Amino acid sequence: MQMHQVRYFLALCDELNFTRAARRCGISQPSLTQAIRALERELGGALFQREPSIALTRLARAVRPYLDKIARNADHAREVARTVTPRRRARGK
Amino acid sequence: MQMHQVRYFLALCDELNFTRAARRCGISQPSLTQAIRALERELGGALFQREPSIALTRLARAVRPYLDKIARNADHAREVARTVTPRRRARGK
DNA sequence: CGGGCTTACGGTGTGCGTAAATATC
DNA sequence: GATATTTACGCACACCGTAAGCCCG
Repeated sequence: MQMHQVRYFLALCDELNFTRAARRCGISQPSLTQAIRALERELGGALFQREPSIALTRLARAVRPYLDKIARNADHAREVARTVTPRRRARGK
Repeated sequence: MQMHQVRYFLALCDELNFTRAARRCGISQPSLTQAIRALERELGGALFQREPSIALTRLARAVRPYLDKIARNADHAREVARTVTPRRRARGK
């Protein structure tokens, strides 16, 4: 599982639209397709039902909270790093 | 921030030894060094004090819990996926 | 017949390993 | 002097973009 795959997955969950999700992620639709495909392959099942219209599968709904926490914790880590980093005299808060 | 960087960081936190951590991660010491360097670069500060002996910096201690949660949530997602995956008739538990 | 997702193909960046250099005990 | 970490170099893989194909509305 890759970090960017998590981001792309969450964006797609939110948009339910490959074009928009790709734009939001700053990549092309084909790249997003490939990333999602790779993630689906790794998790052993489809994450989105494209047939009638884009919808989350049971698998997607099951793993979404975990991937969401991954993204949030990554953000938190970055923020905390900015606070703690000894760039100049890191003045507490 | 990359997923494998998180894994390597946690392994190094746990081992406090590049050689052992690298073996645990299934990579060579130089690769681990580069990965950690990249992560330090991204977070804007050193994560380990190599000088006298390997030790976690304040920054490392600050971000460790978040990266730990990232790894755990990734594992959980994989496990949940194994349970939900429609391989055969996924019978609840 | 138009919009959107997928497949095919090629370029580029980086993660990894081996080998050599440096530092520490 | 030996062990451990870092730097140098080269390779392979995968992410990404453009172009073409396919399907649905």
